[in-house]
Amino acid sequence: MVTDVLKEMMNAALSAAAVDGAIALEAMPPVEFERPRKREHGDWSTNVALAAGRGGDNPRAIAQALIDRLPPSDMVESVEIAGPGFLNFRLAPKWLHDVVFRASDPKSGFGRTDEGAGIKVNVEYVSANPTGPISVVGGRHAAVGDALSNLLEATGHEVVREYYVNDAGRQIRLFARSLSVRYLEQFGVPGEIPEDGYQGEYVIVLARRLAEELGDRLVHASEEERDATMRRIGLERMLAEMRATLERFGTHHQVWFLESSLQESGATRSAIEKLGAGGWVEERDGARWFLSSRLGDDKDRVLVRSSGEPTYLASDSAYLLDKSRRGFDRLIYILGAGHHGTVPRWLAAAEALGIDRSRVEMPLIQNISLVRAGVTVRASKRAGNVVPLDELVDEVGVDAARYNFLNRSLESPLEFDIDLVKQQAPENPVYYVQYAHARISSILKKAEEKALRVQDAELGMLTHEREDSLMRKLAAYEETVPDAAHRRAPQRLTRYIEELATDFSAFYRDCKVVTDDQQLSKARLRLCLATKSVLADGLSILGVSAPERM
RNA sequence: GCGCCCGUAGCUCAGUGGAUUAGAGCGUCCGGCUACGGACCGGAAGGUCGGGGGUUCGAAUCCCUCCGGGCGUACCA
Repeated sequence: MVTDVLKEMMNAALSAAAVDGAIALEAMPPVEFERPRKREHGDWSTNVALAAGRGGDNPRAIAQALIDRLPPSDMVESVEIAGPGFLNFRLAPKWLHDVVFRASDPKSGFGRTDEGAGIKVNVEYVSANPTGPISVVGGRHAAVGDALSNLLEATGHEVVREYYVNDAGRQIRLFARSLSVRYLEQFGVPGEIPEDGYQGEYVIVLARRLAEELGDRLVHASEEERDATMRRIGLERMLAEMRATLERFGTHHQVWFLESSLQESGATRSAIEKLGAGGWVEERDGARWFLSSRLGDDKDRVLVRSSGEPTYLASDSAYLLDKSRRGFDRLIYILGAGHHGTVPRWLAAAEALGIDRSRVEMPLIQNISLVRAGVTVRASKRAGNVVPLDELVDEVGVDAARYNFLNRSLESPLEFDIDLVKQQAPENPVYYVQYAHARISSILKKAEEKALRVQDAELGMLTHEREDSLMRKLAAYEETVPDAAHRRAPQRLTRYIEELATDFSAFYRDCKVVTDDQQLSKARLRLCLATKSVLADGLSILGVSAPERM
């Protein structure tokens, strides 16, 4: 990346200036390059001189001293001092030509870095209770988790996508109970859904199917046996359904981890013991408490209820240990905003178990409100009025749904206007971007018919203002991907892709690609090819398709 | 009460590890098509960055405080 080259040059200048006493430095100021908003301010700008001038020296004088000591480079055309002491760099055309060549060559690794090489990351996301269909909220989680995983892979990390299934606690029991009641109803046996049970229509649908498949043989079974069967089959069916929903949505979890497996293997018990051995557990009122308040939590938390049943926290502790044993350097849990209260206890558990808490990361995704015909639809799983992800996908399609989930920062509540997202029109950014891609495909096809070859393109031909803007935007891809990965901010990539499509459209409008001028046509084709590759690559990181025609 | 998130253009939102004149999409208004896909392009109007204080040469960005909205505050997660 160019900024690496520029930083190196700047550091060399700083050292030189420090050595010959031109500037007094207590410590080397950090060199950061950023893109100026205004083109007149050059291609790249740094404020090192201002940072170095904190001691009171004149930043502009420092800036000049640094310029005088910059090593020569064929990348840099000129450097200017601006305003209070900014250094504005103008780069040589070679820089952009290099970008276009690399961007249009799939083997160049354009937009990829290896900063994550050797780092193993576990990304756990969605992990909704297996007691109902994946909801639209789950969809946002799926889109974000998948895009973040892709971003981490693009920056060289080894990623495992994981789904944790809470199949051992109270919720699954309530679900089984609710299913039993609905099953019995099929045979005219009245019953009542337990308080906090599952009222959703889908429970009735499933019960009806089970009634057909199993007949009435469970009607006369003991309640215990009936519930156990409902639990087993219900879980199996729900998991299959959830998996199908997620696959259809284009996300794939490599690992489906069952909470029950931790209890069966004794991992939960040994995690509790390990916490106890560390002196983090205390018996109180017949329950066993984890002393999380000593590790930054507001209060202590129950690990084992007085009934003897472990809480989720006990399983979660065992799960932390399990992940750690599997060799992950980083554990990312993508959680819903409603779980923020649990974060301190998880981090406390990690620390008590000897897992450095800085290795555990818990981004919180805010809620969604669905708007249809101007009316907000609120969701609640137990009341049964969730909007299933499948329903949303039926209505707006996978691409539009994903794109809109990835359009905003995670920590921002998202208003999802179904009518708006459904529009297959250029006003809808996802189609605007896809259209740009399809249009390039069409141009390339046309060029192929004319037997134009891009290999020997002379990029010096690209001097039009639109071409220049487009090349600069392509160059920005190399910073955008790692930046989005670092910040866990897929929306940065979404924005970028949109800007790229915009710059391409302007270029397309003003610069005819396939003309009688062979040299110019080849150069422009190469630029088209580069743009197409980057659009397709960015979209694939987001999990959105890049159609050849629409 | 306490904790977390949000408050930026009419609407939906970027930008928030300070830095040169605050952005996008939609909507509104004006202009441009015998087009390699017009599902487009160009331009305009529109903002005391929730209010107030502070730190700084410089704050949408950092600190304090207040207001408004959401969520959480269980031997549920």
